[in-house]
Amino acid sequence: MNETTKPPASRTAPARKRAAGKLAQAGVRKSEATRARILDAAAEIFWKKGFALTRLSDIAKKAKTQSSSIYYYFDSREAIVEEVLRVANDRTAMSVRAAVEALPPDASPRDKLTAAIRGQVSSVLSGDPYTSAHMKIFDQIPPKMREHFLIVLDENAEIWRNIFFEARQAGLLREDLDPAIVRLLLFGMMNWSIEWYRPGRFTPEDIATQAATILFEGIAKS
Amino acid sequence: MNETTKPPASRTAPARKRAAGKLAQAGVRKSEATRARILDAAAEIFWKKGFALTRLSDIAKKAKTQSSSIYYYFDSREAIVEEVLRVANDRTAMSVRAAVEALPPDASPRDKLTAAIRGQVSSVLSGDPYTSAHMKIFDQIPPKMREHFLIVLDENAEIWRNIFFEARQAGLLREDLDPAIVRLLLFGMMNWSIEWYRPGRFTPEDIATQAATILFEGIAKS
DNA sequence: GTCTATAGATAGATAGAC
DNA sequence: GTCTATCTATCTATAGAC
Repeated sequence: MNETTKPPASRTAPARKRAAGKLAQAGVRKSEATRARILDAAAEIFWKKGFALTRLSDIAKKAKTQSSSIYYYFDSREAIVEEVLRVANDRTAMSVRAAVEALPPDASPRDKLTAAIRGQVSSVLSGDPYTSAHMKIFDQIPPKMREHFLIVLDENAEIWRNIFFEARQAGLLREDLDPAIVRLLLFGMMNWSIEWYRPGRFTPEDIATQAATILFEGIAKS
Repeated sequence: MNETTKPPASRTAPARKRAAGKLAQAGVRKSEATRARILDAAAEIFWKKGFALTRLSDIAKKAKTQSSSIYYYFDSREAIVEEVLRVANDRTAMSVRAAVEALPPDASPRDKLTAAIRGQVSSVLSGDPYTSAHMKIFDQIPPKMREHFLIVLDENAEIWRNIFFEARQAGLLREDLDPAIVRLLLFGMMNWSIEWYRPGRFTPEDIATQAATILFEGIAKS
């Protein structure tokens, strides 16, 4: 369903190796489709019920297969979560990057930061099961896995650090504010929005706009 | 250990009714102490491991008792979580209220809002096992329970709504911002801070100050 | 690739002695 | 109030037929 859902090089499910060895054209396609169905189902259920309350049987049911069949595609329950998070990270990072790169090359730091906020918020509030699941389950996963994805997240935060650095160089950032703290508080505004946002009077774009307004100018009338 | 840890009227553990009937003075005291130990232990483990990964045996071990003994004090694992969240809500609400009420009666809306932010952030980042557990496990609990506590949270948010209303009346709030959205984005800055904050270069007060600065004036040099 | 059957492990909860 | 023993349910994961 998306190039980011293809199996990582590290996959070790024995049956998968067999299928790859055969290279049966139609078989590979069906296999990939089933695998994608399982992953999509997993993302949705992780989103709705959280990590620990999600049963393989729930996933199997939604993917129209059996719990035991899942093991043909994934080594374990944790391997599924890992892939869901990997896809989610890719999508969010791509959404932010795309928003920034769509700007003209001479865009100001403020334009870039605004675009990045729009990219992040629209990813968080898109209703995409992968990114939604990511927000929901990130601090429910085993510590080992969280550490791994904190590194991935930190790599993806590079773009944010660069934008803040540029903003500071351009004199956009007050001296009494710490760029790292500001960035994390901004992440709080954006990421926590999934806890309360419901489609209705406001769109994700509205939320992004209000967050950007607060970030740059604050709530006070000037 | 705290008046907010006393049993709610709705408790139904049969053994507790018996003990209350006897009114054995020393017994009640020992009983309360053990109950508090269990609750404290639960809060800490819920904080560190999350809702679903916390075992009754973990709690029992930390509280120096047995899993089965816990059932003398609580009807179920969920009853323990419920009480931990109840205490956490009380403490945070009290922290915010206390900060605001410590101000002189003629304090400005901005002073009040700043004080409320300080109260909330200091509660979230205090390291208190109850409030920390609350932030960690709130979206890991069964939906029924979450709905219940969303109502409690909303009642506690009354003070915030009042402060924002006053601020708007006083002309402190830009017309192009929605007060409810602003309040929720502010909650994001404050509540999400537990995801990244570690004691070190900055104190919770520093974080609150930076959040308040952003909220009122934004990051841009004026 | 999918299905049935089941192993293996764990944890919440209860019974009842003391 | 606490302890030992145990029931019962549930879930991940594997084995092996088809």
